[in-house]
Amino acid sequence: MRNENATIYDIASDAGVSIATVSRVLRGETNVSPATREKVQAAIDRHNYRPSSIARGMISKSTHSLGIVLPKLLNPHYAMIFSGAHEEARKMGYSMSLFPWSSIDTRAYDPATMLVERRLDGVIVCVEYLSPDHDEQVLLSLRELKRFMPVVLIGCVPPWYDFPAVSDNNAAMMRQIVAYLVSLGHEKIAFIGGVQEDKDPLRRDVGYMEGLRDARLPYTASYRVYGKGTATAGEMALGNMLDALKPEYWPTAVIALNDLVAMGCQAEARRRGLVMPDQLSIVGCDDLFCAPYLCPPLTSINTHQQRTGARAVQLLISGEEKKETVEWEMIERGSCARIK
Amino acid sequence: MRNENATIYDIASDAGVSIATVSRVLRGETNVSPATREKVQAAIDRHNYRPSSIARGMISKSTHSLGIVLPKLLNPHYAMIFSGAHEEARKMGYSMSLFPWSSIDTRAYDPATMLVERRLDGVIVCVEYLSPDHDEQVLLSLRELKRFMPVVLIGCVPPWYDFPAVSDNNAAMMRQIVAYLVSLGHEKIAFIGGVQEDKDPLRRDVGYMEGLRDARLPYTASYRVYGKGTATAGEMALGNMLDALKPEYWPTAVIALNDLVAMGCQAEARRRGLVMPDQLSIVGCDDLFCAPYLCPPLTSINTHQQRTGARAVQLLISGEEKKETVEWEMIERGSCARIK
DNA sequence: AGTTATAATGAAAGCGCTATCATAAGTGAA
DNA sequence: TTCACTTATGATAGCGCTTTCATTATAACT
Repeated sequence: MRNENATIYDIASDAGVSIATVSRVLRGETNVSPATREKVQAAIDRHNYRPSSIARGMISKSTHSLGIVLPKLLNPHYAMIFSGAHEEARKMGYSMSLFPWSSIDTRAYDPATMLVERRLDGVIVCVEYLSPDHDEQVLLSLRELKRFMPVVLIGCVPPWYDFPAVSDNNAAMMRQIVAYLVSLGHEKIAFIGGVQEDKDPLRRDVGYMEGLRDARLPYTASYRVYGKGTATAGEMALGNMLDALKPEYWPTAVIALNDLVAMGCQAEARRRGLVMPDQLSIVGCDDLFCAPYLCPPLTSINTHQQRTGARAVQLLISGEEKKETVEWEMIERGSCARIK
Repeated sequence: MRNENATIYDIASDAGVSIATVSRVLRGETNVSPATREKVQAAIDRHNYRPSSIARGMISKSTHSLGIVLPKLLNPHYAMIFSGAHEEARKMGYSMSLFPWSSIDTRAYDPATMLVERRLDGVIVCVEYLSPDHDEQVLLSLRELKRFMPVVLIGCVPPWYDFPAVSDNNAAMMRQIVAYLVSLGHEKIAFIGGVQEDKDPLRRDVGYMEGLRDARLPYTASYRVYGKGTATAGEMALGNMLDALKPEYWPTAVIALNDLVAMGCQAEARRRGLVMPDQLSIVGCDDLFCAPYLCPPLTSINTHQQRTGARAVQLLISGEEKKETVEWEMIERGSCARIK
């Protein structure tokens, strides 16, 4: 029933030529007589023959397949990156396999073993900061991985990571958002970030601080809180912030680390009966597909994540060892109101 | 700089043994003397050696990698399936690559070539009905693909598809929703489906019709409309339906094909100033992560898509040739109101 | 006709492993 | 001491391709 895959020998003997000739036809070499070519092609068609990329890979030392490592496919942010990367890879003739984050950061079984054993031609790693320990571990694993195959990073990559990378210009994005909110008359602007990290100057909270400075607004410690970057974390973070402040000090605008956090903030604000956007403006980041369907529709930053993924694949394949940032675009939707 | 991958010969000569012995150590065979084993292991560690799964695959005829074909990773529905499938595959020691839908339904370049050339151990295909022509084409391609490797389908698989498959029990789900809405007093219940298809008795619109019959409600043709299954399509579908009806005939409840469509319906209803859920109840399906954050929070059906993906992998690996349906669960969230 | 360049093909090595078979060394019973 | 039997190891043949090199057959020159 199943087609026991034909081999080049089957084709050769069927066509009455040597395997070398079949190979020439397969690879489109020109020095084959038309008559022979035709015979061989006929045999190929008859058997539905497809050369094994496995066997080819043994010789060429290239599997024409890439890997992508990311924390969580269910987060649409990563799905978008994957989607863009995958499409670009396909265009370049590569396939792409997904690997769980644990293939990098676990010492339980030698990290990266899965990736290395499969002899991928390269791997894209979406990094995520979780803790100083974790960060150190990840950097070690990445360095080790890099000894085996090209690695390109995506995400918030600190300057001291010696890897080619494609990142968002986080600081600039945040500064733009702060400026935008200031232009609407906001002065009490809060920031709900992800895991706190203090050394990396490229992170979003740094941009938030810079934005405040640009606008000569005072920095209020209780306006800057951290969470895990999820919707639930956003709810809790905003809840705790408001609980800790007298209502007259409540921020009039919240900048959320990403749209998930923003969604959580909306939920929490609604629970407290705050009218949005009048009593609370919220800005997200990532521009998830659901942003236009939230209440109010969420103003967000389109970070062109598919383009990010695609660009990472280009760097990976070309071997360029550089760090790049991608353009972004603020999408106004109405979750921010002018302060009267 | 880069580690030119060590081979089994490097290890053998470094450890002063034959490659056969190294291979025995690698595969954990017992008939190796402890002293030798130790020597070999030391050499392996010294070189950071990882056996090539490519070379292994040449012999074992198994790549230990699976494929998944789906229309659109950006649709969280498919991301959830992929996520579940991927995790299960990893547990079983397989890697998983994503392939675009075009690898199945294009005749431009021989379909499935990418899949076959890579000698995958099996592939999961998420099918989507688009048109009769497309459907026929897909079935042909799938049959051809099956000659080369095990195939398991996910999605709305018609009875005449002779493939192992994991599907939702669409009809039963829809009947449950209709019954639920009826129990809230609704009588004018609309259904916004995906692409219309008339032969397959397992589709959601059939369940909707059955649900009406269960409740002895009349079927109103203008309450059943079709679209493309996206949020935008949902907006348009509901808009057209309401435009075509006098307000006194407007449905009091809408069953959406999925949460995306439901999101679109909410947007359209809001645009028309309909108060939800009082003037319009909406039920979705798929229970996307954003469902709880919509306004009102969307009542939906959790179709356990990760479990679906995982189960498909199990069927693929075990080779069981059966069709299965997965359990589901209605999640009430408040987008449906009782009719006074 | 004789020599040389050119085109078309085949034979065979090798990619990095596994698996089979052969060989060598060690053990205990007759 | 010899024989059968186990245990540890090596030599080697593939797996399905690509690639190099050698070998023809054919055309193009003196």
